[in-house]
Amino acid sequence: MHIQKITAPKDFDIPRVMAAEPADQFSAIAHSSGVIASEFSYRKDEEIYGEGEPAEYLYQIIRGAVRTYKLLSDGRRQIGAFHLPGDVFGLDPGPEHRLTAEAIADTTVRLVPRRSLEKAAASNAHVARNLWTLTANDLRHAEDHMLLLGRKTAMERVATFLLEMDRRLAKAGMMALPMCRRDIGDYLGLTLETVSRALSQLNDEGILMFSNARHIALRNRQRLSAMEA
Amino acid sequence: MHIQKITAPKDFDIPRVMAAEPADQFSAIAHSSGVIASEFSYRKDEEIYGEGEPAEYLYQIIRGAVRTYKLLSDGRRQIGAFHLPGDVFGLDPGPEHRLTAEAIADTTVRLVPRRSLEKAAASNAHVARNLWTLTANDLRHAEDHMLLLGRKTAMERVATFLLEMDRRLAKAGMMALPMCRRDIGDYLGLTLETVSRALSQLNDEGILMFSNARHIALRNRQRLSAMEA
DNA sequence: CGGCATGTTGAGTCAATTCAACAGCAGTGG
DNA sequence: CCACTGCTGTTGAATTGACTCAACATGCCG
Repeated sequence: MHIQKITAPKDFDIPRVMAAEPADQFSAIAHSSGVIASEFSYRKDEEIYGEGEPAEYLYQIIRGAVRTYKLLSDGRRQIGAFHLPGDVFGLDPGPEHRLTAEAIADTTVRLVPRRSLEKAAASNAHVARNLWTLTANDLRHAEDHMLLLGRKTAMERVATFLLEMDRRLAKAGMMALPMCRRDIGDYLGLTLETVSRALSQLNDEGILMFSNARHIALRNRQRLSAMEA
Repeated sequence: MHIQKITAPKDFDIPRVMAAEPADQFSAIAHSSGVIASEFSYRKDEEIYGEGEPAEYLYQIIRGAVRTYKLLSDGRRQIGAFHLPGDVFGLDPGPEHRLTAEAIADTTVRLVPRRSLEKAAASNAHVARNLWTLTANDLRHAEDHMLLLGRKTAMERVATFLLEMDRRLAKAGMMALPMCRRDIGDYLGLTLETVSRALSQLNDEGILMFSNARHIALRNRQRLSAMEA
């Protein structure tokens, strides 16, 4: 972990971060609590925190991307979510992190001590409400993802993934995926080969276009939506 | 839906409900908010609320059992959770329910208007904290379940299910499952036949014993734990 | 430019599904 | 009390979607 700089509470604009809902909530929380927010950077594949470790901070991504996952004893991995610039992660109410977080690419985060947030929430209902809403957003995503993992076909999963990523990180009709095929597979409950085959098929059908393996433009969102079931 | 009786706030002991953590939280919430809690009953397979409907109440099961699920357009179903006596469900922060809730058996619930809880949470940090904790518990379960759905084998899923139900509803070493094989399959992302085959195999191996199809006693929890991976 | 990560494609396998038949049991009515 | 009936659960046989194993292609980084 590499310290880059420490920002005082008043220095709290959000550079390079989209003003999406989660970002607004994070700002609201941090402002209200008047806590000190720091910035840290992590290298590609570096662990940010591990499952079972004390949950000491709340993180917001400034630059880069993060995967959070659980492992089985034999190494099988389920990625629960990808976190992109503006997203908040690491909010595990309870003393310990329930998933491991790793940087997918070189990543910079802003972080706030949990303890200060808890304290602020005890006296400020808006802070409390925002913390609750962040957890509720994670829950909504998990509920949708359970449906995907339990009941969708491989092609439906990949279609859902593409539409999710298109919504969250497309710029000028093109998305730059930060994660490899194995990560996508471990997110969708598939193997990397199955993901690759599905993407190739969508390419063959003209539903998407590769610039290269990680740069994809959707050419027919409507047909893709019809495929997500 | 059949109204049975209305209880005043002071009449608020918890009959036939285990004093588990969620029950305590519900009591704490209801007490603090001083709201009116009502009781309702639903018949087997009756819908309690539908996905997309306004989320007007928070429910606690007094007697019976409930499944909450999402459907795909062609009828494929993913059950997100089973709710048993003492459990709280229906807490979807945001205006709408995100899953459908149905009674698995004849069921009686206590319910509290959401609006009163929201109001109470705005001025009482303990209420706010309890609502957050309830959502966080749902999230923890969903995270564990994503790992199951994405990465476990059929036998591992069934083993995990049995240990979960044993923990939550075993009395005198025996559990009385309220749900049918199809429900179990839709919870575990399997077909009902696969669930049945796995249970038969565990029976053959002496790891469990059937009294009848829905009354099961675990005979070797340790071996079962080893199987859940 | 070379070397290693990453990604694609093919062939064969297998775990779980689908389709089908039957068994068990609970509730109903004669 | 017992036969009837429908629903739930079990088991078998065949199929299949996704996986595994393998070879090769691509392209990024030093």
